[in-house]
Amino acid sequence: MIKSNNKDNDCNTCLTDDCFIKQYCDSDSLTLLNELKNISFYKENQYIAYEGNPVMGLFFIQKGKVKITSTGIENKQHLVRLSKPGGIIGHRGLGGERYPISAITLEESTVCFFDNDTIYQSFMNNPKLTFELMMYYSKELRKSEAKTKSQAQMNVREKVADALLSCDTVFNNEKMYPFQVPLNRSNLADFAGINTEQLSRILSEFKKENVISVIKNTIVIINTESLQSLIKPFGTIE
Amino acid sequence: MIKSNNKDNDCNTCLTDDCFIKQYCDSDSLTLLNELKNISFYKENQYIAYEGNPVMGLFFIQKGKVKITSTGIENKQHLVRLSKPGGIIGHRGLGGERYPISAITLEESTVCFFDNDTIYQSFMNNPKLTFELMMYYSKELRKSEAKTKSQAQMNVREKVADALLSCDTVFNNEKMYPFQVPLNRSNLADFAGINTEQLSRILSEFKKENVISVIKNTIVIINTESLQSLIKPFGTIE
DNA sequence: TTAGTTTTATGATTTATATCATCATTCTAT
DNA sequence: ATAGAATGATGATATAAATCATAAAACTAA
Repeated sequence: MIKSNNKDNDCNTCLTDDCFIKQYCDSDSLTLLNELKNISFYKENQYIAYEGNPVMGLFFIQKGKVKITSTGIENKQHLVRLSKPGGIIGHRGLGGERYPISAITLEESTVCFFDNDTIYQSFMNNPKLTFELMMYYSKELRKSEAKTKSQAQMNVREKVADALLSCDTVFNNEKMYPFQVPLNRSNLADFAGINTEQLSRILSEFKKENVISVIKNTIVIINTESLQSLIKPFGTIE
Repeated sequence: MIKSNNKDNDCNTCLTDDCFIKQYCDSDSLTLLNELKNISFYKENQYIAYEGNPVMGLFFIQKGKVKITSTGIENKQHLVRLSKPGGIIGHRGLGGERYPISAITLEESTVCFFDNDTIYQSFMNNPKLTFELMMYYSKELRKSEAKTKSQAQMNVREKVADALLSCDTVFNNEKMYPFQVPLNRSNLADFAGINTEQLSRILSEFKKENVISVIKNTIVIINTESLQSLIKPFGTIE
């Protein structure tokens, strides 16, 4: 990992429009934050944050794809969620405890970091930022609770379809198909909450049913409708 | 349900010290909010909010015990979480169109309500309130993600122990034992994410092992250590 | 108190999923 | 291009949990 305070990576010229800092800070705050931010560049499969390490601040993804994982019973890995440019990592933050999760890049990525004090000052000076971040968490919370429900009530087939759809929702911004899923079998199994053998079997079924295709080892989503149709509908809205 | 704008229920004399409004609003805001709030009184088993209904604002529990549920596949009920005085309901709906959950009282309860506009104004005028509520969300998110992991990795025995411990954490403020669990078998099964038959079996085991006792049909937690010891530890911290 | 209703408990059986074992494919480095 | 390593696929078996069926206990209202 190469650290940098590269001034060319200026918030004002940054193309990541979904960034909360850029969107919701006034220009004074933005200028200051621009000075105080720390940019890191990662290759595929590198750690942005380590589970169990002390919380130092907040990470904002500028570029790339990231998985957030957590260690479970008997060190089994659980893939908590996926994130992309505009996404925020380290959300427990600010209380100064320890990261409950690890964040690992799925491809080459760029990440901006702000330490606890800096980000706290920004919150106090930019109520809109705090409010929007609260909304972001609120949305993440709804998604997380929907996932808990899925885990409790879906069968493996539905879990796989659901995991693939989540991948598509997070990463396929342009909604272009066919879409290549940027997770290997192990990651996808951890995400779906099942084991790799079971995942393989289900994927083979999906292949036969022309719901997905596989080139080399990469899973390709053909369209979301057929995946959606594999999931029994919930009682009301999500 | 009896609605009221009873001025005797004044925020300034309210005994619910955990309330976010009371804790984090300046006195001007508090005076205004006190005017604009709407207090409702509920008996056991009444709805505070209905899943699928339009989001009107935020509920703050002043008194009582509440369960938050969500409807799943084939209308199976999922008990999302439990709440108590100081707890907030409907915050998951913030930013969304409709409540993704229902909130139902477990006993006689009192709940304060603020509509969307009122609460939004408070956020803009009280950065500390917004910040603390953001932290509340972030904590809820972490808990939710931990629960997803549990669902994915625990066996039924562990799920039951975990659900009982959660009950204790939320409701047994005084940490006094023996402690009566305010959920019936059906609620507890929905909370643990298993079915009632399985729950009965596990509870019978726990009874034999003197981890819990049962008087009439009420589950009684004798101590938390023995329950805790039934759960295989996770890799690192929660 | 008693009859009827609801809630809880438990045995028998089925089913879905995890685990174990093995083989095939794809990737990687020389 | 090839060997070895890593990743993915699939069959056989074991196991945990859900479902079905029935009984017991507790609550409710006349």
